[in-house]
Amino acid sequence: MRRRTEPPGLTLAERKRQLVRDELGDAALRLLARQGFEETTVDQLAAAAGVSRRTFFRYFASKEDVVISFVSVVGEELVAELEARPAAEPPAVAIREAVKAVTVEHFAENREKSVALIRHTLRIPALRARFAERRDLLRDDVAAALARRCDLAEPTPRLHFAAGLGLLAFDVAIQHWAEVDGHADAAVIIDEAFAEAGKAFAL
Amino acid sequence: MRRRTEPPGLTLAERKRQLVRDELGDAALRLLARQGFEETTVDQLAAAAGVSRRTFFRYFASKEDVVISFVSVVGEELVAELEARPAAEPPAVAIREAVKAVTVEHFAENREKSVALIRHTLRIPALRARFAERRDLLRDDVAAALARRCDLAEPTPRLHFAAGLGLLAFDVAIQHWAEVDGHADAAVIIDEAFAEAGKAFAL
DNA sequence: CCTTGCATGACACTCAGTGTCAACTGCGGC
DNA sequence: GCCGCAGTTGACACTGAGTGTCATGCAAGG
Repeated sequence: MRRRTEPPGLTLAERKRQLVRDELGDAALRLLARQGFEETTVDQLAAAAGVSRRTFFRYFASKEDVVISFVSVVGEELVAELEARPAAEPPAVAIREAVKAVTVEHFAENREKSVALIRHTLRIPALRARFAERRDLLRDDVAAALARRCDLAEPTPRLHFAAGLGLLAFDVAIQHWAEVDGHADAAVIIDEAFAEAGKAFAL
Repeated sequence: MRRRTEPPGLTLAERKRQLVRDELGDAALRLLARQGFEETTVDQLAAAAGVSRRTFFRYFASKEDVVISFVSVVGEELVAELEARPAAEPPAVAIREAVKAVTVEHFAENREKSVALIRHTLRIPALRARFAERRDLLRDDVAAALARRCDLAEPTPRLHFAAGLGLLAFDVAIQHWAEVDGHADAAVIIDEAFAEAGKAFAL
């Protein structure tokens, strides 16, 4: 691998790579928003960023990946946020606060773009499938993060449920937020969703 | 499982169609179990059932569909079961009992085949994605069914959470059941999962 | 007997995704 | 400077999923 010059920052090559990836992602989202997902070919996405089709696939594993990768960034930050919460906090609170933090940071601060992205994802079956898959995998990661907080090697079933519930609340909240065009306080919506979720089984 | 109640009002053509579909499904599952999902082409699936590639796609929308269609049958029955529960029952109980009923009926009675199917689905990314998508859509259906039970036109957010929680418990339970090769009482596993789920947010 | 409707197979086509190879790019060592 | 090295890229070819179209065959019903 890279054992040569590893300066505190990133290699030139690495930064270049990130630049291409960003450009590819931006161009793709712009084009997809205008043309629709299914109506746009990978050739067009590649051309929009000025690279070859083959290069596109060197940066994104699939056409869906361009859209979904934005989602998985949020997932990674959710786990990071969760690990940064004080260890004394009960799991349910930790998840809620972590979800709130990433929501405000990622969605509320990019209202228009996020709303378009969420809508697109929910409407296109292929994207919805990939999104659901990511969330599924994320549940395992979140459960694992919760287990680490409790000094456990393996997450208990209950932690799996806590993770699932948290993501469910996240999901419902985000969907609701997108439905009102993002014209609502994201933090409040998250809090309400978690409050509702807590009551759902007391029915 | 595939002995379906056939109302006497079915055309010959319709029964023939069902026959072809069953044959296609059975042959596909056999072949996929032996060769693996990604290693098997649609041509092979079609040939195994003695039809053309084109005909395969007239019965299943995609390669994933052959596997997932078995799952969606379970989903439909879950909704039906839910609607058959007494209206006085609280939502949480109704879901639990409906889930228990379909689990026992569909999985426990076809242990070996079901375990193989679940394992396959969880291991293959493409299948996992489609499965997650189906479950997502099913959540809406279950929420709608719950709403109908309460004489509501639209499901409340809380009913959405109840549906999500129920399916989450279903999911965790089935996964666990498959992990122990189906050597466990499905009804008990479901009950335990729901009990755990109820406590998850009391942490 | 004929016709109408349906299922099928054959064929062609688009497009996603992958493997391979040759050309080009800095970038450090000699 | 020159060389080699590692990484990026584009060109090309190939597999395989999924779709549109059309001609054929076949059963039912007049």
